[in-house]
Amino acid sequence: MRPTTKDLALAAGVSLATVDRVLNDRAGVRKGTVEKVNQAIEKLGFTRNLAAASLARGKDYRFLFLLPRTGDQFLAGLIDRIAEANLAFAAEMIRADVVRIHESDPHQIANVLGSLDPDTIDGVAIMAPESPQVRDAKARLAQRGVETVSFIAGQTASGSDDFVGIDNHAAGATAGRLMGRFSGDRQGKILVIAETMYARDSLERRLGFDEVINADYPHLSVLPSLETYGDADRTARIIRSSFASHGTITGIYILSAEARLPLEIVMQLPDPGQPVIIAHERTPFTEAALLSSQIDALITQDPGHLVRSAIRILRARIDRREILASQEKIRIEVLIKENL
Amino acid sequence: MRPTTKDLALAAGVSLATVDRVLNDRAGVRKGTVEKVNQAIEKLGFTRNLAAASLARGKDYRFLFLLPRTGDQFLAGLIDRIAEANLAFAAEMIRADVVRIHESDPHQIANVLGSLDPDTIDGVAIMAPESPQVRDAKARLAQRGVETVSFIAGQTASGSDDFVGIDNHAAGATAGRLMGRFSGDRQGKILVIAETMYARDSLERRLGFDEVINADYPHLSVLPSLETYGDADRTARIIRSSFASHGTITGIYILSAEARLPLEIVMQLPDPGQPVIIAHERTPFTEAALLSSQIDALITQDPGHLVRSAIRILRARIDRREILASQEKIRIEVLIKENL
DNA sequence: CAATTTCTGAGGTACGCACCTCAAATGGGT
DNA sequence: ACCCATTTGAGGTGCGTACCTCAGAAATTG
Repeated sequence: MRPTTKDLALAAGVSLATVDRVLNDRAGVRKGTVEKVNQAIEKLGFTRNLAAASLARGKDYRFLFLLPRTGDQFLAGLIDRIAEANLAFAAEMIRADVVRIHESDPHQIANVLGSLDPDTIDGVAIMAPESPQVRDAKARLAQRGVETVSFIAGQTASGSDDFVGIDNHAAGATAGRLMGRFSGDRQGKILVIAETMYARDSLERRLGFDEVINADYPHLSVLPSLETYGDADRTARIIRSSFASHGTITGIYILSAEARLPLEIVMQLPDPGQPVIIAHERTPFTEAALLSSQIDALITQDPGHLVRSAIRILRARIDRREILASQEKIRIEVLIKENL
Repeated sequence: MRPTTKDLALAAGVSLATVDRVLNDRAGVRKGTVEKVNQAIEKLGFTRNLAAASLARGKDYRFLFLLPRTGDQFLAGLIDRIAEANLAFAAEMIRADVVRIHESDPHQIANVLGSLDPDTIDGVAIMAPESPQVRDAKARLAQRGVETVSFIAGQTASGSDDFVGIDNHAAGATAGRLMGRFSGDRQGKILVIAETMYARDSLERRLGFDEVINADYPHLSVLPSLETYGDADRTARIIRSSFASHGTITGIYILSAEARLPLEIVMQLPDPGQPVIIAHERTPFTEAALLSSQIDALITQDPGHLVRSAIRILRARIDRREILASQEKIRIEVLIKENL
């Protein structure tokens, strides 16, 4: 049987009240007494029964995911995972809702953050580019006792536990390495397609990609990034004109999370050659494209893991508990046809 | 506020006792009454408060991991992850211990399984090749109310939730695809090194590997598997003689979990050429080798995920709860220098 | 219709902990 | 030795559920 607080009290030769004071860091206990209790904890191997504790505390956790208003299949998948997480975490008194934001309007995002009620919301995961307004709004939230994490986009200092997502520089480098190795000795140009290069994640991916290509694959040259702005017509126009004006295009790297639009257009080109195509994120579309060998590799992060990790981190911070770092590290996954 | 059983009783117009019977599938409730309660559950959106439930039940979970007695860094990592999981799951009344077995002695394994006390052990994760003895022992355990899963090795039917690990055929195919693409147009032979081909996982990896190479890279030929039996001298001998007798070796695929021994020997060869080297599992050694470009790619599975997944599956089965399938699917990860 | 059998209800206790109050003990300083 | 502040003890309540008992109601049987 696991030792209980009662056993602790007995072993330490103090009362339940004192054990309770020590366990919950309450004031009014002499140092020596604290020590006695801690020794008893060591000796008995006491662990708080979290079930009982959270029952007694009667606490529940309400989290919010701020997600972009616009998006395609990757975003849809993310929302599904949040719904799934709601089921999985229901037993732990955790609920997560989604609020859609204009990701390119920092002012509106700050407004949403500012209007959050600390009595209703315990934590927020924010998927938006970093900006001074958002940073300030987060700081104010922190003061009011609402935890926040940057989610997928907008990471700050690397290594900080404030960011849930992959290292985008490394992700770009991974794409670059695969592009280089998959291209063999072919000489040619590489098209890079992004939704926008405004976001820091895009920049970092591009940077990582270029670094590897420039260093190790000098026979490949990377063209300036094409920006789609999520617009179908524009995307079609710029891709077609790129293919028309540049000679052989031997590789295409789509570095945004939503790859469907540019991929569809590339696939409809009359004579694309056989470019190596690398994209990001697993969606029904990219999955099918990989299976049918229309694209060569995907660099992905697991959306379910992202969502659960954000939730676990927020909760741990609220409880002032340590997280299991190895579990929260989001991996950069490489997907090819065979390991889908 | 979340609805409680009391609210349920009120809404359904029955007593707490009846609500309890319905919730826990106990007998003695008329069908119509069950229906009424279920409707109330729907209507109020009632979810069991797992904290209270497990408190009331006073249950704890004791699991056992049966791991091979011999092993190197991969095994050590696994054991570390189990220790880590003990911390992470302590709050949920879960404890996992490790017992070492002779993986090649089915009789001994069956004995260990047979001697388990259902009062002390709730579930077992077994890392051992499948064999009739073990299968029978598992069946007997099931009858005595002890849950079991196959762990990493010894999977049975694919898609069954009895196996925690990757699809080894797909893992081999993944290695094959990378080997093919990384080899470029080079013509040559590929060395396959295994600890033993006795285990089913090795066979399946080899099968998947060969399929891809034979289908898509006819200029590469895969040599018969070398078996090291985990012996240093033997390993050195067979690898050296392979290099001596076969012409150009352009690729090496190490398909066992413990890659250090064969890798060390390959790295000490006087004139190995520039073979593409692919191995399995992330360990301090393979990690360093990847970083220093001595090997080209790793096919891995996350040991922490494996351990936690096994634990979650065992617990879910004991509680007769559904698992979150997407969380328990073990991914075949591809690691290159850039996404380590 | 009476005699069973099967359901149902009311109520209680326990689980391990958090949090509270009030009284009593202790120790340090003088 | 005395006072006062600080520390400690004893005890209670509540959290939401599990599980138990016993009595009473309803349905089923002959």
